[in-house]
Amino acid sequence: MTKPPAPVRKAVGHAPSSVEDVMELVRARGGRATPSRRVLLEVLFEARAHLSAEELATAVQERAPDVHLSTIYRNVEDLQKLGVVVHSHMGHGPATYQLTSAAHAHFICEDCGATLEAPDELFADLARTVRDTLGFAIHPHHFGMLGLCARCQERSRTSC
Amino acid sequence: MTKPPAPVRKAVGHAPSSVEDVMELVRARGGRATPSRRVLLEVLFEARAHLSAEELATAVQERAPDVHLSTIYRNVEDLQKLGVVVHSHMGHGPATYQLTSAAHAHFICEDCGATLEAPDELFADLARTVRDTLGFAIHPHHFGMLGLCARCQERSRTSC
DNA sequence: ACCGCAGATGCGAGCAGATCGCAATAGGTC
DNA sequence: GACCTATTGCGATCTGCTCGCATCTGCGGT
Repeated sequence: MTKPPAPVRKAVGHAPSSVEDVMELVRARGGRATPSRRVLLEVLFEARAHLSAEELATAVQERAPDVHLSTIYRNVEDLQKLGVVVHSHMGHGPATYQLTSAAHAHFICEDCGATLEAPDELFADLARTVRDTLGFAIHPHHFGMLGLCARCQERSRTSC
Repeated sequence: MTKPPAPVRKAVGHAPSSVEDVMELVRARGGRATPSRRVLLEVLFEARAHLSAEELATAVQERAPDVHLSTIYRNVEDLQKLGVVVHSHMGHGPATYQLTSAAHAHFICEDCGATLEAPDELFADLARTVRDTLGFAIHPHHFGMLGLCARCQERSRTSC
């Protein structure tokens, strides 16, 4: 393990940009830099798609076969407390986890399950209105918004 | 059971306005007018709040003690297929069921669980934009939108 | 280099919410 | 009234997730 001496960066804030940054943050909060944690973070940093806990476990186990699913759950929870990770609920089915820096809102088709990624600006007007009228601060990432994708709207129109 | 002769109304459409209307619709689709179904509908028509399956079961069992939870699940599912009932997911926790005519969107506080009811107009702009840009038809009732209520925003501000 | 302790882990049990299989029951049409 | 099939009660099962506990290990102190 020839590892560069990891220059002391402080004030990483809430957007650590590498696995080692996060490990440093973990240690700064009294946590420990364990292999499972490191591998989990590697998977999260490399992830292209939205991964459920089960999928994360499978990916992690390719590199560290003994990591248990419950360890994944405990680690993503810890990382959420550090602000490094967030989870989203994509309709029915398991939650998915991603780096906070990669988070965004989703539209999910009730019929075919397709997910569309949504730029946050889409929600800006709604967020402002809701804040002004109800005092409520929406978190559009947390739960995907359901509905019907174009294809399934078409299909349900023609099949009736 | 002295029951009025139930004047034949047809074309009830998707907004039946009484228990007997719905029972008629059920029969028209080959279903049967069972006591559990009737009591469940009574509960739904009288409901002021959002009721989970468990809560529906408890309420139904006050009038018909032997109705099983799984019967509630099966009946709400059937009634959803008829378009009479819809369910909503209010953050974590069980789904809630209500008459389609009483459905609306929700904002749910992640901290305290408070739910705010939202007029559909709030989503009109978003719905139009999403339809025009992504071809996606949002169903804002299906999943509540999470965030922080005014009180909990205040509390998290002062406690830091 | 070693100790010691608190944090982390593996593993299985347990939990909540929801669904399913099956035998028994009961609407409602004839 | 008989028959067919929808519906029901009941428990088993499933999924997604959390927890308890004995064991292990990172890492700060010496």
